[in-house]
Amino acid sequence: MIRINQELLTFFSKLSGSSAGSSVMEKRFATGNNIINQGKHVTSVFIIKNGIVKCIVNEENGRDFIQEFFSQDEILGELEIFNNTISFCNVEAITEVEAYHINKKDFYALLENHRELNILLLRALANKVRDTAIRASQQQSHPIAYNLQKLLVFSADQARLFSKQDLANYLGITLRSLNRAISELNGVPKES
Amino acid sequence: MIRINQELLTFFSKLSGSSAGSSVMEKRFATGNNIINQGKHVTSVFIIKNGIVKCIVNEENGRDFIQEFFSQDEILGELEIFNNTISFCNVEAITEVEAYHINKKDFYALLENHRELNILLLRALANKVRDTAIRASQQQSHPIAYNLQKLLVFSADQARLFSKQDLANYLGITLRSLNRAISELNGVPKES
DNA sequence: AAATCAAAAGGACATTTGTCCAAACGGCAG
DNA sequence: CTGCCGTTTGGACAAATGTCCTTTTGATTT
Repeated sequence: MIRINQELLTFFSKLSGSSAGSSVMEKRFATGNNIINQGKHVTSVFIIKNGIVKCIVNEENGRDFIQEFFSQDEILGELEIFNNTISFCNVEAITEVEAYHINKKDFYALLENHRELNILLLRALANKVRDTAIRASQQQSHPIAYNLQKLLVFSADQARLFSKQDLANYLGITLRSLNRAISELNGVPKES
Repeated sequence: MIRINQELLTFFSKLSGSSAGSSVMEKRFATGNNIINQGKHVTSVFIIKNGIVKCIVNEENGRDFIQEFFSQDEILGELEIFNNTISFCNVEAITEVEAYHINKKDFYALLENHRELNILLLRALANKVRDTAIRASQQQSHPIAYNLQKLLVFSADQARLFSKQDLANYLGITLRSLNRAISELNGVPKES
């Protein structure tokens, strides 16, 4: 459920240590703070060094939907930079987060000067599309119990970091439904 | 609902006409034929010149979920090429389709030799992520009636091309539920 | 025109999920 | 220790959606 794949992080940390790395800056975010705000412009991309964030879409009807939990090596803000759009979600630090960030202009310069970065990003984006699409399909096509089990398997270790409300928002259901599904999973498997 | 954005198509059609274009081939698909098969390897990318396709995920429980309808200028197969994975969906021609296709090796060569192609693809992918994510969020967070209205607005002109089953599969609901939602939209707005 | 077939529409009932609350629990400030 | 507040849990009922079928419609063939 949380992708891990060191290649982007490796690229930027090497760069950061080199003479060409002046454009790569670092920043910390405390638990609960927003890294990106829905509806606002995004002026730089972020690469998470460590920590966990959640990407939350706030719908007009008041519901929050969690797109993904992101962690180490994940890139943020690139969608908005590439298409020059405002952000469609909030990105909030669940734990303390350390991240590299590079402003738009410098980021484009890096793309010009580092061939390999283009491929790394193409791969990262292709992966995001795939994961997002697969999840959408599964969540739409299966009952809550099924989706919940999948989620619990993948988030077993981080589970304590997520509130029940977060899990419900990730599954696109209400807290009540989540609780019902959990108790059916454990206790009474729904009397036939 | 169907992205249109000429830049990729323009790039490949120019290339196709030039001396460097030997790697760009063309192919036609009749209505109902598959361009890409779920679970199979993908050996080339496709760029649609014209026609409409649907991208369908077949879930293990027998349900079909339509990820997107693709049309002119859309690229297919790039996710699988970049991450070397099998396809997670079927891509089927809804109308007759004409497409360029480029095999994996040649595609990577084009990326090497045409700087601007990298950016075009990064933009295209960023767009796909964004659209996919936004749709997932909306469909999960709103009732059928709301999603149906949005869909009807965007597909007003192509509507006749889509069967009711297609629309239901796009919305991730059953045909019965779609019919109910449609008749409530028109006729009786659900007695209070 | 009659027969045939697939797509579309909808009735009746079951199941799932949401809404609205109230009760229990757990950490923490005073 | 006590009170407070946010999180978690779950009851009771309402609304939405799915399942299973039958009927209707419309195009096509014979």
